[in-house]
Parts: sequence; C-alpha cells; structure tokens
Amino acid sequence: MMDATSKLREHIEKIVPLSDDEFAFVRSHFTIKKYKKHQFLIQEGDAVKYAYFVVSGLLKLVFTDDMLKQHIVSFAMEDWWESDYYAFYTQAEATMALICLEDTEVLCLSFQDYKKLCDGLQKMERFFLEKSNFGFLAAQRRIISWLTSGAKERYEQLLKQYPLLIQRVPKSQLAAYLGVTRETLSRISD
Amino acid sequence: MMDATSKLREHIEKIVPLSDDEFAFVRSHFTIKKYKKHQFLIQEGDAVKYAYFVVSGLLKLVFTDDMLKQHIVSFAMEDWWESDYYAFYTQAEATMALICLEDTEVLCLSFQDYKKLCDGLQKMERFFLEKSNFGFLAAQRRIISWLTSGAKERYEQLLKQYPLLIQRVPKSQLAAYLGVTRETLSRISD
DNA sequence: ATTACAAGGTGATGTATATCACGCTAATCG
DNA sequence: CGATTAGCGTGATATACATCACCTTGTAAT
Repeated sequence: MMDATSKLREHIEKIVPLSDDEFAFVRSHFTIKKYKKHQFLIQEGDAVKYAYFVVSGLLKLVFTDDMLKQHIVSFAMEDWWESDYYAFYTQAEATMALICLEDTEVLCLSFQDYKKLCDGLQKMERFFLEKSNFGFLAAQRRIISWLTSGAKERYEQLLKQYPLLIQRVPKSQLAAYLGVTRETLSRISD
Repeated sequence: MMDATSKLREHIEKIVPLSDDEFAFVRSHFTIKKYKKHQFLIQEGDAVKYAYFVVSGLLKLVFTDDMLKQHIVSFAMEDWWESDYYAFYTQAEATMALICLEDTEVLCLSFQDYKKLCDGLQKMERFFLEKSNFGFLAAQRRIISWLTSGAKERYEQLLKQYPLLIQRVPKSQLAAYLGVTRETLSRISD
C-alpha cells in the first residue's frame, strides 16, 4: 500500500511534473486525516474548511431535500477530490453533507492554502484547471445521460463507466445517485 | 450597443484586471464571427476548432440521441462561453451541435490560442479556472435539481434562475432542456 | 392575399417509476 | 450467543409523464 504523500504526488504528476522541491512545497499545504465508516467530513450547516483528496476509502456527497429524502450528488474514491465546492469557494455554510461509506483517509486542503498553492506555483493552478474542466465534463455527461435515457440505461451506463465503484456501493446508495427508488433499481438490475 | 472587444474586456475584468497591453495580447488571440438564426457553429462529426464567447445573440448546445430526438444540453447568451468542450479539449470530433436560436455574434478562440493565452498570461489561466469552477457548480446545481424535483419544480427553478433567458426561448426548446415533452411543459406551466 | 409553417394548447390513453406493504437473509453489535 | 439492523427482493396500486391525435393562432414567405 502506497503512503498518502506518494499517492498525492503520483496523482498530480499525471498532469504536471514536479521537482522534489516543488512537491515539498505542495505537500506542506495539506494535512492528513482518517475517518471511520459513517463519519461525517462535512455536515449541512457547517463551515466548509477543506477540499479533500481521497487517499483510500470511499465517500458520498449527500443533498437532503425538504422531505428529508437523501440524494447522492456524487461519490468519491481513491484519487478523487471532493467537497461541498460551492461552500468551499465562497466560504459559506455547507448545503450538503460529506459522509464515509468506508473507512477513509484524506488529505485536507484549506481554501487559504488552495489559493496560496495557486499563487505560489503556476503548475498547481494548471493542475486545478484541468481537474475542474474534467469535473465539468463528467457532470455534463451525467446530465446528457439523464436527458437521453431511462433508469435502466442510466444504470447500465454507470456500470460501464465506474465498474469498480459499483462493486463497493450498496444498491440502495446507487439508487439514490441514479435518482430512482431502491425498489425500481432492484427491478431493473437483472 | 457595446462593441465585441469592449464586451470581452469587461467580461474578463470582472474576474482579473488587465492592463491595456495585457488586453491587447488577449484580444489578438480571438477572431470575430457572425451567424444567422438557425445556422450551425458546430455540427456533430465536425472537428471542434473553437470555444466561443457570445457577444450578442443566443445559442443552444444540442445532443441528438439514437432515436434522433434532440436534447438541449445548455443555452448560451451574452457573456457566456460555449463549445463542445470534450471535443474542444481533446481535439476530437463533435458529439453535439451548436446552433443559433437568434442572430449571434461570437469571439472565437482556437485550442492552440487557448493554450497560448494560459501560458502567456497567468491571469488568463486564473480567469479560465474561475469560469470552469463556476460551470461545474452550475452543472451540479442542475443535477441536484433533477434528483430532488419533478418537472414543474424544475421549470420554476429555471424561471427563477434565468428569467431573461426564458423570455427569449420558445417553450418547446425549454422542454428539450428540462427533459420533458413540450406537451407536459404546456400543462405544467400555468 | 394565400400558403405554409412555427408555436402552443388539450384530450385520451399508455408506460415508467413511485409508493406502500411485506418477507427473506446476512452482517453487526451488545 | 441472541437481537437488531442493513441490504435486497417483490407484489399491488398510485402517480407523473410520454405519446398520439387534433386544433388554434400568429407570422414569415411567395
């Protein structure tokens, strides 16, 4: 198993190569934390102090509607970044919760350190730009999937796109991500 | 009416201030084009040469499914950026069409010039990072709207968020954006 | 002026998905 | 260990939305 620091470096260097000094600078902006299954990294109403890089484990980003129904906005597994980004960027209160589906180890980046990183090392701004572009494209793909497909096809597309994720997430949680009830998912996933 | 160059400068300076020299450098990477209602800026299967900044007019980004049904992935009006971004970033063939809903004037930025702009002027990389972050958040809001709401509520949220857009777009086109039929939209929009 | 088409509305009916109710099994925890 | 809960499946019924067919009105083109 690779340590958290090496994972982060390898992850970043998929996009921008870094010298040892540069990476030491990057590394100094992160703190490491460990959480157990069912723990909250962010609760609705909290200030959102960090964006998280997932070293190991699995998270869900949850939006709870006025009827108290929980919807999964996204999952985040190893090598993914996650937060309530609106609240993170604007330093507002969280409207979503970030919760462990498994024991999870994360590297935490505060908004101040995020800005320092972008200002101090142009490569990191490039890195975050690429990540943001990719996140946008993924969200747009999901919207197109919704526009064009019914529940069964959306489930099959999810299977195809994230086969590893599906094996680790209970079907009830996949249903909450797909926007159908667990009963419907049960009936269509044969 | 403001000219295209001033519009672009004002738009960028909402995020990063520029000196006259800096803006001249930025400006030199764009070309201007005008299109009539119903014209295509991008056709499915084309190479995607440009990302577009809309100076005036209104565009729709259209995905056509295998049953030839047309779905509107997004609209773009004054001060919005639009393209088939996946194809733009990867220099692949377009999977979507970009079409005028009104006579439209755009500033065109090629992928090469996009990279030159980011490399040559760090402020512009910052600008695109902010735009990309904002685009991601908007897409995520739309996903949450879909997870939590039925057609009527989604329509009302759209009305509330983009009141100006709604007045300029035929309801059949709004329906294709909301992911319902024009008949259903007609029945719920009383 | 006439035609043709775009935009919108509405009734009748079909289909996908939600809801409610219940049972089964296997993991988790005191 | 026994008790409790999470995860999953399934029938009966309700609801939201799609589909098909048709009509009206305004507007652009000839």
